[in-house]
Amino acid sequence: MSLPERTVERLSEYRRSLLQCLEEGKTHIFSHELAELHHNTAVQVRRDIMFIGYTSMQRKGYDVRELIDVIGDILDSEKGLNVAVVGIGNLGRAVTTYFVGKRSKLNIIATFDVETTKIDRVISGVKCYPLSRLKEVVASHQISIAIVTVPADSAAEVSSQLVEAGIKGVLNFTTVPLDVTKDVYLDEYDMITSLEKVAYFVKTSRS
Amino acid sequence: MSLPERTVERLSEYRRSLLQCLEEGKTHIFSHELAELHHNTAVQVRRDIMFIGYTSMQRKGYDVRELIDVIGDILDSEKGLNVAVVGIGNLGRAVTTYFVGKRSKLNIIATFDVETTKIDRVISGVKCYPLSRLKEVVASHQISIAIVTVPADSAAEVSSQLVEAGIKGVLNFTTVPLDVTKDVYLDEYDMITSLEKVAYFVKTSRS
DNA sequence: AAAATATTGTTAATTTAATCACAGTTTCAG
DNA sequence: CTGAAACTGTGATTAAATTAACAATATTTT
Ligand SMILES: NC(=O)c1ccc[n+]([C@@H]2O[C@H](COP(=O)([O-])OP(=O)(O)OC[C@H]3O[C@@H](n4cnc5c(N)ncnc54)[C@H](O)[C@@H]3O)[C@@H](O)[C@H]2O)c1
Ligand SMILES: NC(=O)c1ccc[n+]([C@@H]2O[C@H](COP(=O)([O-])OP(=O)(O)OC[C@H]3O[C@@H](n4cnc5c(N)ncnc54)[C@H](O)[C@@H]3O)[C@@H](O)[C@H]2O)c1
Repeated sequence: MSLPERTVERLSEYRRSLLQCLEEGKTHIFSHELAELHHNTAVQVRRDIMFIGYTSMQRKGYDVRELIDVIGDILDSEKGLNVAVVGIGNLGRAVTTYFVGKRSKLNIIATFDVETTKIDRVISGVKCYPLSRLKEVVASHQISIAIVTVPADSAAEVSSQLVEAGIKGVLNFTTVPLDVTKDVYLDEYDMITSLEKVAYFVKTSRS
Repeated sequence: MSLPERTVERLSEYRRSLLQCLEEGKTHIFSHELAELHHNTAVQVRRDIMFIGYTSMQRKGYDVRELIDVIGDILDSEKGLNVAVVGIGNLGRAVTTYFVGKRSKLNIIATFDVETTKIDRVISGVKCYPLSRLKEVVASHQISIAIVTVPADSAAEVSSQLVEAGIKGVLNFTTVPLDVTKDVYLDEYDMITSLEKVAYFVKTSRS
């Protein structure tokens, strides 16, 4: 019933490029053009689009606006989903600032921290609550997704509180793998790993 | 000659857990323990370790310290590699602060920006240079890796300047896919995509 | 010291993802 | 109107990654 993870990722990426095209006044795009933008192949693009059941006007390429809408039908929730950022340090602030106001079905509507100096502060219009109020605020604001940017040694504890509070999706930027119940979708991004990977391939290409 | 990307990633992640184990005084670890920490299987762990040609003392698990060293031999460059952060806005500052001082073979030794107010500022001991001096500084400091955190609309331009300057690895945090020559290793991380993916799977698990 | 147990290393099987190859359209040039 | 060119959509194929299965080995138990 649900699409392969990699396809979901690529669709999200395609959409961003398509929105860019729209701004530039481009109304149609060929599979090989999208492919080139995204470092993959025309077949891959067509296959991804096939997955979502969209078919283009033959020979003219894909209608940019239509494709954006179709991807939206797949990826977005009709009413949008509410998101919280947990841990308002350097990264948490950057993320919050960045996401707020992005046209999107994902609304950051609360942040959480434990440090008293941060509580009640407003970042880009979003208020910071004490972590102790997590469950209550998640429920009252119908928050379903959490972005975790707390220090590594608080991560496990925070993670279980999130599950407890009824969060359904977690994006973890901490460098420790979290543990959630399996009704919660977890995506982990580890920046150190990315950088070490780049370093590895730089190293091996040298020799 | 070089390992699969996913294996490299996992090795980097294993190492982090292993360092943690060491701190906790744990000297040996079983494949299934590592697997559990990293949401994968014991076979997967053993296979990854097989790739790097390490074999444990049978029946006792892997020697934590040895395994850390062996992973280091694979991932790290003997002398370390120098890294620059390009674009010292919210994200660039967070990343710089975070990485500096991490014991590691990856040293952030310069940052770059175009805004005059940021130039010559020092963040966590790292100086900010004007982008116009990129080529010169990259050469003089032997910088081989760049982390890109400039605004989306400058990304393409900056990317070609990086290639021109002789950078060999790029970690792109921008939401536009970059284009580099194929002697340059490129890793792109798109935070919006991650979040949209989480949202998609939250949505589909609902229905 | 034999049997039972726990764990690794690896071959083989399976699953998943990507690519090839090509028929089917539409457009265009002559 | 005909044939060549340019794309798409997809069945078939190949490649890559993961998982299953199990022999080999060390340890513990009896
Ligand atoms: N800064 C980066 O660029 C970067 C890069 C990679 C990974 N990370 C990871 O992101 C996390 C945060 O990094 P940072 O640089 O923003 O750190 P930071 O110290 O600046 O921020 C951490 C914030 O979390 C708050 N906090 C602590 N315990 C908490 C709890 N139990 N509940 C809620 N909030 C709590 C702190 O008060 C602080 O505001 C770390 O785990 C780090 O490993 C950061
Ligand atoms: N902040 C986040 O959490 C976040 C999340 C996802 C993606 N990103 C991406 O990261 C990038 C930066 O985000 P940010 O929030 O830090 O933005 P920002 O505006 O705070 O910072 C951008 C910095 O880049 C500098 N800059 C502009 N043009 C430059 C150039 N040509 N060369 C060098 N420096 C230049 C600016 O002076 C500024 O200091 C954006 O592309 C954004 O899409 C950020």
